[in-house]
Amino acid sequence: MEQILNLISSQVVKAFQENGYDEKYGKVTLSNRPDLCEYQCNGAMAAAKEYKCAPFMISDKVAEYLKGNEMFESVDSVKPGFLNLKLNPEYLAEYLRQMDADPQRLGCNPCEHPKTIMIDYGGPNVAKPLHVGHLRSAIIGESVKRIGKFMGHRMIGDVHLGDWGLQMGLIITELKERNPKLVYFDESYTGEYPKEAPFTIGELEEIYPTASGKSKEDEAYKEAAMQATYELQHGRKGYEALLEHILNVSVNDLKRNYKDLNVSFELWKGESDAQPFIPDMVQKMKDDGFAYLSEGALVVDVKEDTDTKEVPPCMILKSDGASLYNTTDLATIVWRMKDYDPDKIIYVVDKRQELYFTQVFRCARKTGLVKPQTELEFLGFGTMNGKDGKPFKTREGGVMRLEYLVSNINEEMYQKIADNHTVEEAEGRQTAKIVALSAIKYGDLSNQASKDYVFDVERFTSFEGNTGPYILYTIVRIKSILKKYQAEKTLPKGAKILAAHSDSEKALMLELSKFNGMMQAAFEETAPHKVCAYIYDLANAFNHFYHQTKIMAEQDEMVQAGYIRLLELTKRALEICIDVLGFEAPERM
RNA sequence: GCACCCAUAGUUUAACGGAUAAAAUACCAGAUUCCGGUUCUGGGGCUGGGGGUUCGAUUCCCUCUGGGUGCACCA
Repeated sequence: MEQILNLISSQVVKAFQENGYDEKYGKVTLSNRPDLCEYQCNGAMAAAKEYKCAPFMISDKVAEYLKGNEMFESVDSVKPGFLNLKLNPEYLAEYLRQMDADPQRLGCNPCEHPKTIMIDYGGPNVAKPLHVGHLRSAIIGESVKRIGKFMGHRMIGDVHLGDWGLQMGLIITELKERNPKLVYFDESYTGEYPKEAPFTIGELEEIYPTASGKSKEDEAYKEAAMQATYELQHGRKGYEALLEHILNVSVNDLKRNYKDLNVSFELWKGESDAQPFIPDMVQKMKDDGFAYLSEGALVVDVKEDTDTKEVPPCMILKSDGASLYNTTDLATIVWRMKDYDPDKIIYVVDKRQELYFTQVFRCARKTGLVKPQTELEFLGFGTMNGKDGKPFKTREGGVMRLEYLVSNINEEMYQKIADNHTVEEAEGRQTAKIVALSAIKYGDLSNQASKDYVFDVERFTSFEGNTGPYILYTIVRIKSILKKYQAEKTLPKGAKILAAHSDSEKALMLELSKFNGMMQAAFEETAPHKVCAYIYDLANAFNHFYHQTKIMAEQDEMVQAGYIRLLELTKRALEICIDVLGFEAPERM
């Protein structure tokens, strides 16, 4: 379905043209003065200069032309030269009926040319628990992915594990220290390695920090870890088997954690998967004359004439010849292009890495790792701060494990629900979990991703105000009304959404009609916060309508049925939106 | 030192270059309380300061102040 804004615009554009004005002045926008009108066009003021006449002369003529157009209830030309428009309620109702006929998409057309878009988010390290720093990437990335999917694109989420480098050597070294008799350390061993990992996730999470601590104090220990890293990277069988165990154990745990967040990835690739592509890539960069030695390191210049800031060269290899983060990220682009040839890759990463990614992107483009038309997008997010405005920490000042954060909020939400009314413990827990997730995600996503934001548990978990729970509450309330209606009667034949009977009903309908435009904007601007803003307005419009309308007491059967259809449509819109945001509504709460 | 980002009610956040800058929350005053958050009304803002572009600026440009961040062998 065409966006309602475009339908309106096309009429106004036509009116401008028919009166001899350029079509560019006919652009219609949403009114920012809802007390005066629903849609507006400010083109007359801009056109005044070109046509050398007072703006209202133009708006008057256009308004006169549009009088009688069945799309509008009223068309007013106001003071300096505003064109104020109100939609015909019947026209609006017909638009909603078309949305209603398409319950999966509500008239939001899938894009005509689907793209393959890879999205790199998550970025956890193996053998280390997720902490709050991983939260934003997971939440934002998942939502961006779902929005893209809804718009019809092929979205491929890649977790991009941190599974390469010294950390692996450290773990291996510590394991050897504790249990040198394991077959993995016997270089003469040629048999099959055990399927069972010689450690649990709990042990792994303890081994890594221990080893990391030791290496900082003990030079010999560090040497050993580096040696182990080297051997691992050069194909020592026992170590490779260990790496596989570490990965398996870790990934299983990560999957469980992400599942609790309603986050999933199509690909569980890691930095290690990129390593095989490094030698050829580096060689080619050298052969093509892009890479050269600078201060001993191999680099590619990426500065451009238009730069206002200094962009240092992109380092490909360290002066000791070893690879680094850049190398891995570039090689990752290599396999992504080879395996998926994406039209676009989006990186959902802490915004502090912006300069770094600028270098990587430019380097990839310059050296031909990607096609000229392949888009590389950096979606940098801000820091999640505590109420004091400083980065979120535990009371002791350490990094908080994500699991703890989530279970704390689950608990808080459970208390809130249990206080409100009596529920079975099991059901209450389940509901609390669902609602708590909405609190966390909505609290995050309602902010612009690039900005820092304050994680305020009190506010986010409130059932009032601009929060996830409030949205869920509204959905649950609609469900409850629908159930009540269905318990009493069935929808009569020919039931359909009717022209609005009241201002609040029309306001709700107008809000619903914005659905497809909103979703498209959210996708194009990779802006989940627009979805949040929309459902908040929609929920408010519904609650306002609900409060002013006695639905169950309505005498006219068809009017009542129209209300029910409107409620169903509202419910669908809200449900689709929270789904793309990455959470869901319970049956009751 | 060089550069980038941010600055909006007490607080947390919105606003394709457009009218009287919008919500939430907190607070104060009043009314209402019949289907699951009671609801409604009213009160409070020189968009950090100063310039400029424009018919018109929170938005674009310059500058100052204040905060954050980044500046090759960490990821």
